[in-house]
Amino acid sequence: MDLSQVSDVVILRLPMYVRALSQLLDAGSEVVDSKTLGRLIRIAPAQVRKDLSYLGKFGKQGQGYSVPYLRDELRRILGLDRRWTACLVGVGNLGQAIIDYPGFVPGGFSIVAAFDSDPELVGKSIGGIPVRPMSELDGTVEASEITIGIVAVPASQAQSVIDRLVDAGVQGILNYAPVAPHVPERVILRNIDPVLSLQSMTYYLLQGSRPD
Amino acid sequence: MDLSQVSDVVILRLPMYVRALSQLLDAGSEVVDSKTLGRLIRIAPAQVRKDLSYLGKFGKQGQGYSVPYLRDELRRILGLDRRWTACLVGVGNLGQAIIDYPGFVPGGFSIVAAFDSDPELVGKSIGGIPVRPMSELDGTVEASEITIGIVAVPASQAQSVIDRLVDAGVQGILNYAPVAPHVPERVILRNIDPVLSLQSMTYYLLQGSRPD
DNA sequence: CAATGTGAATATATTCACAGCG
DNA sequence: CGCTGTGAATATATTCACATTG
Repeated sequence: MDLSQVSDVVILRLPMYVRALSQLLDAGSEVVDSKTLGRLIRIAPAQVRKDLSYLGKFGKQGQGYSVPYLRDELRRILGLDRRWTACLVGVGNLGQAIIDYPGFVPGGFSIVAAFDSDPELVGKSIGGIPVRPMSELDGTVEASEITIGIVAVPASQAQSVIDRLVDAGVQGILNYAPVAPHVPERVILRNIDPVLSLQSMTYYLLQGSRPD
Repeated sequence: MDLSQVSDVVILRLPMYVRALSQLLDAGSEVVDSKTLGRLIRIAPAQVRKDLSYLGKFGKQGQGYSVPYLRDELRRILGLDRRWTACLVGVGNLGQAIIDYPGFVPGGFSIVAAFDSDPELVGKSIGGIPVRPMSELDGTVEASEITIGIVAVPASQAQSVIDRLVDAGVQGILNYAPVAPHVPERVILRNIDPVLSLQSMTYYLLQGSRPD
């Protein structure tokens, strides 16, 4: 099975399958069919089967998919059977909420270092993680083998912080700043931008009241 | 120009254009061409022109687009020339960071009420907004004409909170909980899910080290 | 003559529909 | 039988390429 050709939209959906399968597992289900799995994440059954077919043959005709088996396979394919280490840059309100967010650890991610340029914050400890000065970024990324940089700084600083993380060697960036940053081809970028989400939502909210 | 047929992907991109145009305006640019605008948000020039062509004819051949004019038109189309009121449910770490996040207000959104089920939090004031008990949700949404509900509660409570917001009359939900909630057709849902973003990122991070 | 606006061409994505297997 | 796995059909999205126009 040639994974390198699987398209991006499919890969983006895989974590949703993993999450749904984990739920099913917790609920004690042994098998699941594409209809049920699809309903959990609001994806058509044919789409579920097609997505999975790009990765292998995981099901049994007439029965469905083994919940624990399919979950493990998808987790392995996504690399979620390892632990990934990340650092956080920007320990303001948002950054503190990110450190304290309980969802990353079960998801497979550990934030092992935090950096901020504010001397008031440096030296403090947030959620058990010491806040280091920006000057220690490069050394720490290398020493702790950090592969992911999480960026929670103001828009104006985001690009330079991202450049710095990339230079230090991270392979992925999770960017919370409201900018469209540039990264080299080899670096994977994900943006978290609730304002953009809301600003497209309003278009549809208007429909209800827009004079046609 | 029939806006009701414009596809979702196009609408999702419009706020990015608005943001880029606002930057250009701040920088003093009067006109912009599709190449420059596209470069700012990493979209191909032909895509920029095609997207805009679904909404009208905003440019001048040989010149480009008037920055202030195009920005205003897009803002109007998205409904960003009005102010939208939202309420927040769940005033934990994440909720507090959301209230304090300075990006919503310039984006066109005001959080005018906050709710939590924790009696310790109720009555306190976070970022100038009093935290109310859940029992006041329905009445406040109606009285303050709140159209958007922002959900920052644990996964286990998300669906019931969302049901409650929908029943109270909100038309849009911005969901930060790691679940795929069900909402009626008429309600617009946007999910903010950084863990899913990271979990698809790892697939690509693995590529560098995956034995082919 | 430089850049838009847009049909036509291409590429991606989703859905259908059914053969084939457990 | 009931479901998967999958080609074929359809629907969406992007890109090309150029006629058009200020």
